[in-house]
Amino acid sequence: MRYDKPDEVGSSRPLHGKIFEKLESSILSGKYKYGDTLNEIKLAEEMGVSRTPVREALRQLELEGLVAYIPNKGVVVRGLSKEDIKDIYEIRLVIEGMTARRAAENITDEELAELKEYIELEEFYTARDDAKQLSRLDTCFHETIYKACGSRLLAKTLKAFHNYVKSVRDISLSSPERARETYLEHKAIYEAIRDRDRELAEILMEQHIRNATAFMEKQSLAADKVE
Amino acid sequence: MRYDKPDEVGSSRPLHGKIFEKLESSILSGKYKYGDTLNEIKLAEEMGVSRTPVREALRQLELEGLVAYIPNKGVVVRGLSKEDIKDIYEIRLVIEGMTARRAAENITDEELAELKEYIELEEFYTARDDAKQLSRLDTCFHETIYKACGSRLLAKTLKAFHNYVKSVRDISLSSPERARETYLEHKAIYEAIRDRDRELAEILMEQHIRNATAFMEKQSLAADKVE
DNA sequence: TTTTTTACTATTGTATACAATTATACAAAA
DNA sequence: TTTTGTATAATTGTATACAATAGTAAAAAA
Repeated sequence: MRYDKPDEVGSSRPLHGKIFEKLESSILSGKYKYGDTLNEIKLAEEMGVSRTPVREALRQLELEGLVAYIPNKGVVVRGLSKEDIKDIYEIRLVIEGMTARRAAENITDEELAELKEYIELEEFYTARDDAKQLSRLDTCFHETIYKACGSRLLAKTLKAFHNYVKSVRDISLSSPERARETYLEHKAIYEAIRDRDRELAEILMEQHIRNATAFMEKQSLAADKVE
Repeated sequence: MRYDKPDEVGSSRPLHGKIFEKLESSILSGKYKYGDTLNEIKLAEEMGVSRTPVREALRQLELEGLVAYIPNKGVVVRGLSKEDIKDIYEIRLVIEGMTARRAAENITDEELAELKEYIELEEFYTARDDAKQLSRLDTCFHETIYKACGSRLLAKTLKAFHNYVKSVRDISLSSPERARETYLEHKAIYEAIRDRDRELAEILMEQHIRNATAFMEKQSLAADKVE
């Protein structure tokens, strides 16, 4: 299946890519917190590689703003604050609708078929309350629309943002209530895009982001109360 | 000293940063075009350094999407297409107004004083038709607003986009007509932010981007005719 | 005791050596 | 002539050695 990346055994893909993904997800998941210092040598030893690919990965994380190099001193984790997360939803609200509109214009039949499959699988896993699968499908669904919008930069930007909020998304989708809503919203967006209804696709996507934001903030407030 | 380049005494800033900026501007300015291949060894020799810092810079450019590594083969330039540039203006139109509105809420007195100085200098250099200074001030003006908006991610995203369109901006600002309009638009935006008028700041900024886009496309069409 | 100096350690910054892989050229066979 | 195989060269991928710098602690001077 397409969304199920086969991990390519024996792939000669450079190490730094894997290291980058690992470190990035460790930061985004909160394993490495704001202010933590990372040690190139330690990281290299832990992963059984040399400093070189670790540094390449760290330099990319530096460009992303997730870590900061302090010359001759060390690497410090910056990560994303709660304000950053809120900002991401605010930005997504404004540009993700645009992306859906453009996708409705430019999407190919293949991409449309992809979307359809994701929707069907979402229905299946929603019935099963399989939050992990739903998280993956959510990523697939949105990224397909990003691609279909025909703008490389929009796709790149939104893919990064979408990835940044993965943690809170996972929490949301672990709620059967929100998972079901998400499925219905995705389905409506898909149908609008399928019918080439640009206006509707845009409006529905904006509403989708708005709903996701509202649910996220509700949960965030609840979590704050627990603390 | 070990390295050929004595360069600015006291600047212990890592080399890869300078290399990154140099390569990035070479790509954005069109010196390196789409499809060109870059050779790590050649670049290192040209700059009088080893491959290591060159690779770190290239890995960051890779993350930015300006170059692509083909494993064991080479580095190929991707750069930005005309469509990319248009997309950037389309995205900026939607999020830069948001930034101005937020800046009107959050700006500090210091940042406000900065903006004021930029405006005054813009007036000065507009009268002198000094396009180079005006380009610099345009960057300062917008980046100060990005900072003042209080969102790290918004600032980072827009700073990158603003940098990406530097070439076409420079062309626009070399037109005395557009330079004068730009000054007036900037001034109005500054005053709205100074007066903490969020709505007006947002509207004026959106209009500013709209005008810049229109001028850019007019020039682009004219350039196409010449070809 | 307090301050200053010095030596040492730890960490990043850079260069270089070597490994792995790809592309190319050339020769040999069909 | 075309195809196939092999050797060679070129380039990236990774590891390691060494340089430079910042931080720390200890020692010396006040």
